[in-house]
Amino acid sequence: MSGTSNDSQEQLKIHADILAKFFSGLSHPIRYRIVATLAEKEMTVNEIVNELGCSQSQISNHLACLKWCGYVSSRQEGRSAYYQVTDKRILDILELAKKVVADNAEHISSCTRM
Amino acid sequence: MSGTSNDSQEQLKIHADILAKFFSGLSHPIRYRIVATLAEKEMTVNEIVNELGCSQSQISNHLACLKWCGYVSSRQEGRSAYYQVTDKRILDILELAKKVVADNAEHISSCTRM
DNA sequence: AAATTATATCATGATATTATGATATATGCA
DNA sequence: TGCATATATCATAATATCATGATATAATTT
Repeated sequence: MSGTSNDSQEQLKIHADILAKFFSGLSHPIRYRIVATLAEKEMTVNEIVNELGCSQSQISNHLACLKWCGYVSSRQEGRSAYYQVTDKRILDILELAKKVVADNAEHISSCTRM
Repeated sequence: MSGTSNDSQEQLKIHADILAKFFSGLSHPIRYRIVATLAEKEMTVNEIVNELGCSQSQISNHLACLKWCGYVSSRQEGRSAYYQVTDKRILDILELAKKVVADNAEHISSCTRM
């Protein structure tokens, strides 16, 4: 007996957790801003802190998330950590999302269930 | 005197809330599965309930989120509500994300800070 | 070595999101 | 009209996420 119900749905279910987690990487304003800012050029933690005006702790914590999810990677240079966007396609996702959102921005921001 | 600090960062800050909220639309496994399932064809709430094996309340609630954020739209037919993906570009985002994720799926799922 | 700078980590309280079960609404049918 | 079906909404308890401040680590400078 193979798959009682729906095999493709089974597959989807397995991927869904990971994909949803991936998207939750961009689901926080500060994390989104970090990625969008790093789109331009790589930066140290301190530079990001100054650029975004958030606490060092906040930035480091969110960077940790983003690194886990593969959005950014870092290289150590002296006592500074330089972060950059890992994969150019991530910026494509951001661009696409901006276009889709453009039409119903007001609608989205008024959503209370999320 | 124009913008004391960074104007582009100001702009980014404004958009970030909306974009982050947009992405949080896909940041829940059930919502992700709904969108991915509707990618194939439009469906009624009941059909989604059966397909995903979740409660009607759960599905309706998540559909409400997705509708707010413009991911899906619905049309009423008799006493059924048919839902479909609003914008084809949303599916492009899903496809892109799948590709980016493919490389570091294990990494993502082990992330504990999110 | 001691002090400084840059970053990471962690505990905890505050806040936001989610699941659940109950209930409401609206349509179609007997 | 009364009942069944399909969907939406809501209150609340459970859970997850986040901000904050404190502390740890590690490299550099004095």
